Amino acid sequence: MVKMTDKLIPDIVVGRLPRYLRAIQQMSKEGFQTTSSQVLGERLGISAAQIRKDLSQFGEFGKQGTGYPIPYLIQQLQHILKINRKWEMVLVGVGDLGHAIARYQGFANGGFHITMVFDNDPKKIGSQVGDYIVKDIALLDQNVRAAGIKIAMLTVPASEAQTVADCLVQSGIQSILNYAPVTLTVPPHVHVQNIDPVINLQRMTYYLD
Amino acid sequence: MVKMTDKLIPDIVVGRLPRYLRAIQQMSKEGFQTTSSQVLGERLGISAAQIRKDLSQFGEFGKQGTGYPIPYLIQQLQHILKINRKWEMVLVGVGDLGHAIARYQGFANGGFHITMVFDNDPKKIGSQVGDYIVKDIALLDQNVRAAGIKIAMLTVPASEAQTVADCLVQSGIQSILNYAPVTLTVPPHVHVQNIDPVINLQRMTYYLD
DNA sequence: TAGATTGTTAATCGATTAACAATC
DNA sequence: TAGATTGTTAATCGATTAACAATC
Repeated sequence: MVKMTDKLIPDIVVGRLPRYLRAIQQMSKEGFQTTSSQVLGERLGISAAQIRKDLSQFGEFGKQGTGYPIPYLIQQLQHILKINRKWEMVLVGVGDLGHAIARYQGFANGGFHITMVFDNDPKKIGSQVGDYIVKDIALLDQNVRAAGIKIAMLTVPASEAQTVADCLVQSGIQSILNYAPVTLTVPPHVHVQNIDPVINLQRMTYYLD
Repeated sequence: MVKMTDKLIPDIVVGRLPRYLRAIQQMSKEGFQTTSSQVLGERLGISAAQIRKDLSQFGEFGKQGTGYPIPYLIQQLQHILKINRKWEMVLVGVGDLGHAIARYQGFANGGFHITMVFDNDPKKIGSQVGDYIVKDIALLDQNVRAAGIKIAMLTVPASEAQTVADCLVQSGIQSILNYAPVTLTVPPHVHVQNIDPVINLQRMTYYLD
């Protein structure tokens, strides 16, 4: 049955979809043609019921008795997550981490591509990092706006992160992957995801002794 | 009143504590002596009621009328998270990302320190990365065991991550911060946290158009 | 057909919020 | 004292799980 209305999907469900996609892409690489909520659940440490419930929010992708066809499910998940296209991104901040990200090969098959790289350090502007020539951050607004880029990765020092984020929002950026260890303040239409290893580590030490 | 019993704290509560700590450390740096659940909540985008409830699971840190004394709350949170000591860590995998992490200055005031760095590439073994000489991964087990290290950061290629993780577990590691885009399988006593930018990005594209 | 597995409902479980007495 | 804010309880809200008819 075709879904006619756009139900509101809980954010926590959306957050699991990329993990489902990653797992079935892995299974595809291993040569499997179909999978089941049970098998997927075991691989991901998630209950089979939850996987079925999550997927059923978006459509009926499986068959009773045989499970889910992998190529079809990959295609559907990519469609749902809107990664059945290539998203252009900008990277701001070319320290060690920005350098590593600029050279990371893993974005391409996730649906992403870094288009431009910026920094404010005159010593870095004009230099080559990976396949990119570092641009002056003063040119960020006009470049991002002209290219209609929606996604930014932020790898500047914590002290500059909010200022640069403001500038990104001003330029039309709607999604920020923030590597700086600060809580960014942005308008409601802008989505922020944080990557902060210290937070992850501190969460684990609670369970150590 | 002193807590006599160790209640079981939900993992989701533990996961918020490092963010509370980060926020009040920031306030401390800004010169504040006290804060309230209200102010903290506004900074973090979390309800005041939730912050009070979370903190009250561990003790009574505040005063009616005046809120929470910042230095005391910092101290208490560090104690709860067991980061009132310095945790030694190993880093495995010296690609671009491992390189960036080895040189990252942000671990120290989070309560962490990288003790050793490993790789299996003969061209890298013996070379200097940050303050470290890269060691042969074949020596990982004896080194980690001898030093009693409990925490590892994993920055090897996806194809090798599970094998190296097995090796880490074997060596006595109990917490793994995994940067490889795979779901690791580990025994129940080992905690894993994943950092995977593509997952974060795919979660945000759902909301773009 | 017989066995397997979906999609979905209802029940359970857990987390968040609202409200307020206590009290600084 | 009067105002502010905690710690905690009860109410609400949302997420997960169990169960099973439908059906491949």
